[in-house]
Amino acid sequence: MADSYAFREIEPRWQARWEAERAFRAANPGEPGSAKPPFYVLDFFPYPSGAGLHVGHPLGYIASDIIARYKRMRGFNVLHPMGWDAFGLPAEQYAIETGVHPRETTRRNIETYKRQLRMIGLSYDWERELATCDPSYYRWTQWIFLKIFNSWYDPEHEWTDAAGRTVRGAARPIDRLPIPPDVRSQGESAVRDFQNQHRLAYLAEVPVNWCPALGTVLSNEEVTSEGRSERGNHPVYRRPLRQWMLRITEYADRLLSDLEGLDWPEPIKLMQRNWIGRSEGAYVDFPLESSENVIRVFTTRPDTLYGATYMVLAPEHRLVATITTAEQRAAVNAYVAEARKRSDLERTEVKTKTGVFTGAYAINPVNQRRIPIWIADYVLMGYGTGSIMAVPGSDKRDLEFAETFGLDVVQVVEPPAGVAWRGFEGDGVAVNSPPPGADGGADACVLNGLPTAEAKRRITHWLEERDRGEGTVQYKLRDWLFSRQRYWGEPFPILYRDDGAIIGVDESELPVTLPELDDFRPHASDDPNAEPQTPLSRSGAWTQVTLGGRMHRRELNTMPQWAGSCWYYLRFLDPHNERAFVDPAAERQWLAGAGADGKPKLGGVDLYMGGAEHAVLHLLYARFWHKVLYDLGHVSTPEPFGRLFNQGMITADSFRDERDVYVPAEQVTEGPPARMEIVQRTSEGQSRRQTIETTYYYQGRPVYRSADKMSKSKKNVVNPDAIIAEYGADTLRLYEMSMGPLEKGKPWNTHDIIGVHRFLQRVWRLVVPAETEGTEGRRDEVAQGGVNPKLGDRRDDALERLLHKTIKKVQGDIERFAFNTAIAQMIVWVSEAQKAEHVARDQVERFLRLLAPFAPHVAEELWQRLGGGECLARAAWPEYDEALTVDDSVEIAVQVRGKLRGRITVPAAASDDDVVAAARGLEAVQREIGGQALKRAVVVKGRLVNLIV
RNA sequence: GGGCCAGUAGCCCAAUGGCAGAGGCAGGGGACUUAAAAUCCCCACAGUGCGGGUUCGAGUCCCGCCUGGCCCGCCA
Repeated sequence: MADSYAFREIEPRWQARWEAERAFRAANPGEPGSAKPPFYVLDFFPYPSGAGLHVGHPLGYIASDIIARYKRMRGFNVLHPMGWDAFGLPAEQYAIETGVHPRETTRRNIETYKRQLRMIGLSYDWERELATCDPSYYRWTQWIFLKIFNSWYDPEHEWTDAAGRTVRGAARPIDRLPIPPDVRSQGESAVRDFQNQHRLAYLAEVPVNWCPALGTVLSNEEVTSEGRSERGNHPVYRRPLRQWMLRITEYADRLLSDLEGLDWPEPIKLMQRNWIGRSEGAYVDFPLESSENVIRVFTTRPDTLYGATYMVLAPEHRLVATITTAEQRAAVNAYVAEARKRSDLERTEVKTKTGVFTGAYAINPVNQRRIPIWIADYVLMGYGTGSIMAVPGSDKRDLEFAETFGLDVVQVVEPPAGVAWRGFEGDGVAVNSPPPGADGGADACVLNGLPTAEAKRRITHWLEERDRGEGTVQYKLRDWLFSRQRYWGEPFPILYRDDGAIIGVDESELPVTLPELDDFRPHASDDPNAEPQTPLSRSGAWTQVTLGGRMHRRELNTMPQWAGSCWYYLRFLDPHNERAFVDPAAERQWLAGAGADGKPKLGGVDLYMGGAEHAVLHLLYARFWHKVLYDLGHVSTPEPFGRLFNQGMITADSFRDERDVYVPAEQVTEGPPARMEIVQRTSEGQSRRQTIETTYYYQGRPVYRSADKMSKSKKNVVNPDAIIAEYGADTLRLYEMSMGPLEKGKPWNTHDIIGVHRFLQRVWRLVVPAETEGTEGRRDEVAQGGVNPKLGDRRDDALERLLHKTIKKVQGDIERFAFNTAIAQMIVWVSEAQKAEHVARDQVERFLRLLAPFAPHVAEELWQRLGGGECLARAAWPEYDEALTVDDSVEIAVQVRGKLRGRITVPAAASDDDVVAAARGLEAVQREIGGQALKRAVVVKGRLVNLIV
């Protein structure tokens, strides 16, 4: 790269200058610049891991930076902040291994990340930087938790929201919860219990993945399919633990319906809808044969009730113990014990259905038939009522179970012609309901002949009239398990008084700071029943507080990593406020943005850029917190993120040897074709032999290639520092944007970088002629007289027209996030400018303004050399003249019967008749149609003419 | 098993239903050079994964397959 322009000197210099001039400062209410229209561009903030950034990480950051810089040039007051999702497990894990405090590890990692991000020239307002592990930040995380804790959800409350819609249900302060007289009469502690049962943050015994060896609860993702811990491969047990839960399920309907008005990628909305999992159906009560109890089931197909030939309870169902007969008790107990040990994940792995008969029977409420009650782990305690009516005729899972255990299968739905009825799950027509010849009596519910939807309505109504069931809506969404047995997280602002009362820490006492610890290890044990001891339980005096003369114990769990990221976009609006989590005026200025066209004005961040990996949980949790804050009047918009954009993932070639082991990608060489036999493990855990061809070698042995996500473990990571050292940040930015559509996944290819680097080099040459350029250290001399003598006042007309086209194209492409095609167009202009005899200085200046959002350093440098005054970062976006973007004459294609026969050049304004006449004049056309009359002529203005004879 | 997205030149990718090529990499030739690098100029290369359909006209729309990527996971 000997002859490259001096990016190593230019880039850091401009980064320093931008910072010195506070070029990217966003103006809050009352500050200079706040009168401009606001625009909030936000990146998903990163967890600063020890490995630093690889080139896949900044893809979205570069794209959002282009938008931020472009919007500034278009006259917007742009808020573009960056911060750190800094609580989390890896730092704690590292602390356990090395003894280095997570605070220290985190500080170092943030430093590395920040250095790397600055090197890329991202236009963040660093004065708004924040880290979720900072007490000044988590003070307000705790404050928000207290707001949630001190609220209940009133499903009846009707109100009008900021978008003008009538909404039913809202979070309200807990002291507004009506206390029933019979509760009040039982005294203060009964009232307290009643309130605690209704709070949006509540304690509950819930089954969790408990790993005694690690001394902690694990998320489902941290448990392998073998039911062991991902880290360390220790056994994991299901056990109930008392945990903090957040009542997100109350918001299921609003979280679902407000998706409509958001400008988000449709697949992400779909994933959220699926996660919320709304399904309409009915509860049906099945009386037990031999007791007063009923078993309530949820079904989406009440119309198939006549086909229910048995019932299944989840092994954990509370009635299992009471209904099981003596003969079946041993088998049932064994099955329950076995099921308890297996994780949800493991249960789904099993391909054949298992289960045990309880010996008990229930009565089908529509036809009084006696049906057996089984338990099986294909029924999950966590969904619906934890029990089902099994209709093997209309449900594949039930059918499989029925066939395994020889249970009755009857048809109750007639499918469309040509489809087999056994296990048919779609809509059809009800049959055998009641079965022919059955004596249903006068009270029977007759469904025969009804289409499925109508049959559902009829039977639900029938059940409701007789008090044997009711229509209802179920959600897959579960309440949010909010405690973790970890150290490096936010402490709960919660105290337990000696009489058992749960007390929120007074707001004036916040933050509850993390106590210092030397030993971060959880309390490990071999005993699956050992009580968990969290790291905080070892923090001595910290664990107890005396208030008003009474002893209080502190909550010893910490919050999950999601907590800090649930509201950071709000703190960026007013990051140094010590009196409030955000100033209301600042909140309104930045978030009250417009709704998408024709949609309710839900507000929120104008552009939220990030990968699809957080499509469900982070976005759902943040939306939930936002809605609670909204209900309580702390924010002014129903939604936090108005527009979302997911950048695609950058993959990179990775290489594996014959054992399927990854080898370092940068040491792989190409060679002659060779065959190699590999053993691959399939998802089912089987291995498969395969012979493949390859041309890649590692240390002389053949290896094979695949495209993978960049990661240390796949040994295919490319470090941006190295790319910047060799080509500069502007080249890295340009390359990542030119790779392809932002939203698509695409492979990294270091060889291709040289292309955009050459482009920047040509831009440089347009302004700075080679013969006047000094070495890197002699910049000042160059600045004096070193402007390309070709640049003057004379404009080349064609070049001017091309410039207007280019401005239009680049502008339009930025607006639609098509940065790759914008760059291609800029390359075209520079190539033409290079060929042109005369280029006007102002033409280059306008071009540099186009280039500035993409390659800001080189654009600034050349702008300054051309005598530009203020920073280009604050210059205005160039205008284009529509009239100059269209050509006077156009070449159009001539087709005969859809086949290309020639081309003609006509004035752009030519009439259709003239075009047809000109086309008919072509010799090739004459030959084709001779004197035949035209049946039809299709003229597409400026494109083609198609003659049909 | 279900859902979403994508398959265009050796590679990465363009193309409001309208001439398959904007741009880049790699390749070939040439200019410059003592030579090389860098730079510049020129050239070649596919008929759009497969099979149907709609249309004056399909890479683009519809149906069915194949391949790849991502997400979901017995949700009653």
